[in-house]
This record gives sequence, C-alpha cells and structure tokens, in this order.
Amino acid sequence: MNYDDLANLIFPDVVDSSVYEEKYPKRNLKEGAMVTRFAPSPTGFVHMGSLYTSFADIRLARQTGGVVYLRIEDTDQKREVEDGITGIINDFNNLKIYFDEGPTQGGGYGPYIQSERKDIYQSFAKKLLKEGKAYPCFATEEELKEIREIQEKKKSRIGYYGRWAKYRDLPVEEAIAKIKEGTPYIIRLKSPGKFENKIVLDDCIKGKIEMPENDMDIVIIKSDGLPTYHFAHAVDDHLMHTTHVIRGDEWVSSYPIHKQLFEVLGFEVPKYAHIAPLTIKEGNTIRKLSKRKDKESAISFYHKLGVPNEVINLYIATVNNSNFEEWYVEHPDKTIDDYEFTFDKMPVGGSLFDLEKLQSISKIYFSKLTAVDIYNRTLEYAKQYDMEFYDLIKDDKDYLVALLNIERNVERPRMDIGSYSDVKEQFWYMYDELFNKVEDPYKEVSYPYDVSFIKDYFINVYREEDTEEDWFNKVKEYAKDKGFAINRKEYKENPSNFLGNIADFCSIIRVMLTTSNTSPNMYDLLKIYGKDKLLKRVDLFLDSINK
RNA sequence: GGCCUGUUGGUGAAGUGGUUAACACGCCGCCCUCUCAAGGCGAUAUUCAUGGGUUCAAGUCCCAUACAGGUCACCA
Repeated sequence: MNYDDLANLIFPDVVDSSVYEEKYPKRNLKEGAMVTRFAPSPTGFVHMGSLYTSFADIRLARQTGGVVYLRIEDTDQKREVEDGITGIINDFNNLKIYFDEGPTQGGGYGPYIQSERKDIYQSFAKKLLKEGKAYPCFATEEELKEIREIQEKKKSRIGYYGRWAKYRDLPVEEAIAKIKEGTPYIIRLKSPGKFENKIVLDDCIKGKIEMPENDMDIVIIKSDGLPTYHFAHAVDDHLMHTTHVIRGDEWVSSYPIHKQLFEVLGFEVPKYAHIAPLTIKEGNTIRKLSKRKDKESAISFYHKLGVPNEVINLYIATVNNSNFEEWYVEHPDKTIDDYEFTFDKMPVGGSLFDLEKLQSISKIYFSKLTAVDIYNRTLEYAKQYDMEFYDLIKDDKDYLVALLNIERNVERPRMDIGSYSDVKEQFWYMYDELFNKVEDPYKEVSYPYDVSFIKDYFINVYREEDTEEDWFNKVKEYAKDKGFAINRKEYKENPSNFLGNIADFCSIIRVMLTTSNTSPNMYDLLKIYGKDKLLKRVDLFLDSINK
C-alpha cells in the first residue's frame, strides 16, 4: 500500500492535474501587464468595501494593459445567500463596472465560480496526496476541541500542527482501512514548515513584513469535497495566472499558509498587495466599515441620497491614492482614467470613511456639470425616489434648467448642490405646490419695523424686463427712500440713522421668496419666478407676519 | 495569550535622515458682496502617542511602553 492507493481511493474519478496545466496556458500579455482579480463571496450585495478593493484591481490591470476578472468564491455552502451571485453581478453592471472575464462574460480561464471548479481542486489535492504532501484527517469536532483546550491550558500555540496533528503520520494502511469503514474525514496539508523559521512577505503596499513560517496542517478539502479558501486561492490564482493578488489586509496573517501552499504545489508565488480597509468611527472606537451595521456601506444609501456613481468613484480614488486629489484639482479637465495609480501611494493603515469629504467632492463634481445634464439626471433620480418632485419638473424643463443655471456658467460656479436631492432642497420654494404645503413658512420671521412697503415695491417698482444693473439701482433707490442705508460704510458709521442697510432690505425680499437668508442670486430668482406669482407671494408673506 | 500592523492638527492625510511639518475638508477672522456659495488674504501642531537610544542631524532608523486594529475555523 502506498500514497497512490490512498489518493485513488479518495479521488477515483479525477483527471491528472497536468491536464489543467495544459488547458490554462500562460497568458500572452506584454511585459509588466498585471493580471488581477476581484473575488467576493456571494453573501450579499456590492458595498463600499467591495468597490474599494475592486477599484484597485480594475485600475491597475487596465493601466498596465493587463486583465482583471471576477471570480465568485462560493465554497462555503452554509453562507450561501439566495441570488448572491446574480446580485453581485447585477450590482456591478448597474454601477457600470466591467470585468474582462467572469461568470457572465466567460473567458479562457473559467469557470469563474468556484463551486463549478470542484474537479480541478480535487485533482490538485490528489496530486498532493500522491506525493505524500497531504493526508486524510479523521479528527472529530470533539477531538479538535479537546486539543485546543489542552493547548490553551498549557499556553501553547493553538492549532493543528506538529505533535498535535495526530493523523499526520497515520500509516497509509490504517487510513485506507478507516476510509473503507466509512469514517468521515477531510484532507489536510502536511505542512513542511517550522514555526522557528522566518519568511518575508514583500507586500506591494505595506512593504516587507517578517512572519513565522506556517506549520499548521490546514484543511485543504472539506468534508463536502469543496476546497477551503486557502487551497482554492492557490489553485485558482495559479491556473488563472494572476500576477497580483490584491485583497483586504485581514489576509496578511494567512500569507505564510498561502506561500507554502503555492510552493508545495510547485506554483510560482504571485505578488501580493494588502489593502487597508475603509474604517468608521463608532463612539471612540474605530472599526472596519461593516456592510451589516453601517448605512454608509450600502451603495443604495448614496443612490437614495442622489449621489452619482462617478462621485463614489472619485471618493474611492481619493482615498485609494493619496496624490489623486491634488492631481485632480490641478487637472480639472481630466478623468480618473488619466491618473496613474500606484501601490506606494495607497494607505498602509485603515482610512477613516468621511461622508463630509465625499459631499465636498460631490459638490465640486456637480459644479462642473451643465444645467441640462443635472436636470436630466435629477429627473431620472426623482422618478425613482421622489414622485412628487418628478411630477413637478417633468413637464417644465426650462424652468428648472434656468434655476440650475444661476451662477453656473461662470469661471467659479456655485457649489451648493452635492446630490440630486439637493436640487429640490435648493429650489423647493420656487414651486408653489411645495411652498403651499409648508405650514406657516414664515413662523421664524419678524421685523422691528413695518415691511408692508414691500408690496408697493413689487407693484410699482419691480419690473421683470430690467437688467440686473437697473434692477439693483432701483432697489437701492427705493430702499434709500424707505430709510435704508445704501452703502455699507455709511451704515456702519451711523447705524441709528437708518432702518437698516441695503442688505437688510434685500433680505426682506429674499426671505419672502425663499423663507431663508441664503439663496442663489436674487435677481435671477425673481425673474424666473415671475411678477404675477411674486405679487401673490407678497400677500401671503405680509398676511403671515402681520398676524 | 501567540503572530502581524498602525499611532503626524478638529478630521482625512503628505512625508522613505537635513523642509518654515505639504495638501484637502472643517472651523475662525478679514476683504469682496443684496444673502449664501464661490473667490482673495490670513489664523489654526511649544510636545509628529510616550520614554529611551543611534546620528553632526530623527516624524523619518533601533529598543521598550501605551493605545488602536487585524488574525489564530471543515468562513471567506
């Protein structure tokens, strides 16, 4: 009896691994081209964290003329979520993020879903079995628990290794006999490593990290016949010819296992880049952004808010490469695709997720769009999230476009819109349907003097056809007549001589129309709103504050 | 507990032995201005976690301590 017998008993119907080596030849790419992959497990939807990692995968592959593919890691059937796979694929499609190869588009190195690669993993497991580099382990759950308890008591390292690995040196005959009896088992690696030895991970982002060599006899094939993450990683990334494994840094500590697995299998070890996660502050503790706990993690959160995908992308680019933001400001006409991302500019520690920063990026983004563009996108957004607003704007494009154009086509446009929902927020008062719904819109407003003259102003002075200059001259003239100072200095010198200054006068008009002390350029607002409606609003205003 | 990583202003951060310690967000002040936003000017770190050391020179290198994070599954 020898290892071959054991291997054939366990995997009788599996082809030789050399078949796969031939089937998946080295990729024909130019020097320096990176092959990367994004490899999620299908446990839910695409979230900020996935986007963050996949961003690096995609950018780096594209900018080196390489290949980026999507691989679904569904070897844990317990965690399986209904529609997990299609969910992820749809999310990426909706975000207009495309991979060169993957479950839907195919490619020469598939299948791209791990559960469909069972035979491949088993073939390589059989190879290791034959070579005596792996073995069946019959330890029961209780046995493993017992080992751990003893280890804890003795304060030694926890795990299945060395002398604790009781089935490691079980004679082949006995193993075969046990299997024939029907004893349940799994396949473990017979680790050739020693804990005392040091290995070095030369990480593309974090630099050199020294770690002890792996000596754990880790599981490679589970009782359901599927591989563990570690084993699948080695086999897949070898066969798919990944050059750079880009993944979350929670994997750093399993690097010794992975390096050993590649070596035992006779594979070339790929390069690794461990990305620090996006983190969030909860009270005083900082933790990884969680797709379960944090609303900011869900892409739908931004969609509901009306933040465009491009902005999410810009934010991710900003966090991903420390120099991107500065570059982007200096090159306003360029896009993310023009920037060259590098590993050494990626953050080593975790970066705190900052919604405020995202909003600021969004405002800059919006300030570069045309009014028509914003209108169209807002319409689309409102159709999905705000039917009331949709109905108001769908048939009167010109009106909203005119509003959006206020102070837009200038060298330094306004930056007060950071999302599609901000559009309504910004201009709601320009829609009587919305305004009339507000109960007592002027309840915070009061004046130390009678402002009834404002009606007179609108009836007798205000004219829609005036130019901005004429309009303001008339405002000044009128305000002066009513006892307001028309220049700031004059007022500052002698405030008691006046009812207020010109700003106070304008504020009455502004508050009347918008209920607020802040708004875009008033001349434009008044003109767009229209004199007839203004006269009605004035009545409403005066009635309300004179109550 | 073992192994690994990180700690620079209110926040995110640049920084790889010699700089006035970038930049961005925020906040504050002034200017401009009908308001706000934008813009302009300026302020915002006596302690680059703490303590030692190496060096002519240390945020940058070494050691210790503290704190934070990751990881030690038939989960990925």
